[in-house]
Amino acid sequence: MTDEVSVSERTRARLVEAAREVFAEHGFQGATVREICRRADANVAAVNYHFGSKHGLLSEALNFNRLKALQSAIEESDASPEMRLRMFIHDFMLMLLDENNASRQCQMMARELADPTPALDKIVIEAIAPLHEFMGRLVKEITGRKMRDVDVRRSVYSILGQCLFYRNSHPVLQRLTPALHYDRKEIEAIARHIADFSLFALQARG
Amino acid sequence: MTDEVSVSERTRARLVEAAREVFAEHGFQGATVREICRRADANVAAVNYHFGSKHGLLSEALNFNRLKALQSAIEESDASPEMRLRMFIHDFMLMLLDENNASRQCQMMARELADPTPALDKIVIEAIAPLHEFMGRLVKEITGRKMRDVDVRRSVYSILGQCLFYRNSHPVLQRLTPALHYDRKEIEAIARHIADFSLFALQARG
DNA sequence: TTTACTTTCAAACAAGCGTTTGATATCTTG
DNA sequence: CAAGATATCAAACGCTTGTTTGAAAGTAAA
Repeated sequence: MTDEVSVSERTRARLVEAAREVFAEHGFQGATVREICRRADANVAAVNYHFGSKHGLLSEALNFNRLKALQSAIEESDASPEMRLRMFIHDFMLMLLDENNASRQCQMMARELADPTPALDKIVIEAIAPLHEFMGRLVKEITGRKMRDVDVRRSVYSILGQCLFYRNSHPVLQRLTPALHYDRKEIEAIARHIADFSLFALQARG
Repeated sequence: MTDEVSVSERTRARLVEAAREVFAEHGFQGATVREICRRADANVAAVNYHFGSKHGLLSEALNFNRLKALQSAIEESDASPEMRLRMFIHDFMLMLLDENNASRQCQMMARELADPTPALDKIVIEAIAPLHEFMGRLVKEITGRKMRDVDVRRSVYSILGQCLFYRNSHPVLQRLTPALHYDRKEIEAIARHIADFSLFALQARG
């Protein structure tokens, strides 16, 4: 008995990792248990043995640590609110678009948003609601004036909408501009554009 | 023989209409032929008899007339470019969000964007590419200065991203603010916000 | 090694999918 | 009306899906 993990635990881990890949690529409905098991080099029955069901695996694969970490790192920063918004958009876009990213949670989440499964409630409560509140505080700090709640909310939607567009509409953008490729430089240019666009809009309102 | 349509043509029409509903609600993959036929009060075999396949029905159900009409109506207007952008966003949001809307084409398109089917190429060429070009011209008119193509494109993405967010993330927004309901007044308020936000951003850049 | 328990595996299951079939009903037309 | 073309129907087909099964293999402690 060493400090190494058992072979069973390694199977579990491979399944979760493969699940994140496949769910991120095809969404929950489009992903198949067989494909996940194939990538994890496991038997078809493994998912039901270890996680009870496909939904159980989804639930396990969802993990918001990176998103929470991003959020609290920025919240503890003493940069100006404008700079903090820039940092958030930058890091958020990297999580959303970078294909070599080890953490596909954001990509999975983005797919979930359109096609709700029972897991969506968990996502909203644990990750999305706190995220919106965090961004709402940022927006209020930036405009620096009294805003109606509904206007704060819609401004947050405007920022998030711009970010998510590049992921949700990726198949379309690929066809519109075939040369498009989300390497780090491109992602950072996109993030800069969204931050500029949003800050102009927020500050001009004063 | 009267000027009335034959019973067969009426079946076809009912199938197309039901297909638009179901495709808009569940996307192509999530929609089932049986559900479409049930709503159209037709036999399961009807889809394959009249359209060859589920894909054939999707192709038939796609229709960009309303989107094109909106576009050319605005293009022929002599209002200021700012006003034309407001008009476009207003009409576009009504098409996207109004649940009693007879034309679900935009809603179907919005769903297609994330989960491409072979029909996506047709959508992009016939509807989306012209739409982006139209909006690109509008953006250039509004800023009134020389812009790099990539900046024009990203500004268009910023505007469309805000619009599509309300549709793509509707299940999430519903959970975040349960009172949310897209009646005409709410849609117009949203359109006004997006137009304000975008115009501030475009004009401040000068 | 033996015993008890856990994990893997090939195979099968039931349900749902898009599609096909061949008979039946309904139109259209001479 | 009668004949031929067209449209509808219940039923089934072949396939894929998530899940279950019972035997085989692996693991751990006495």
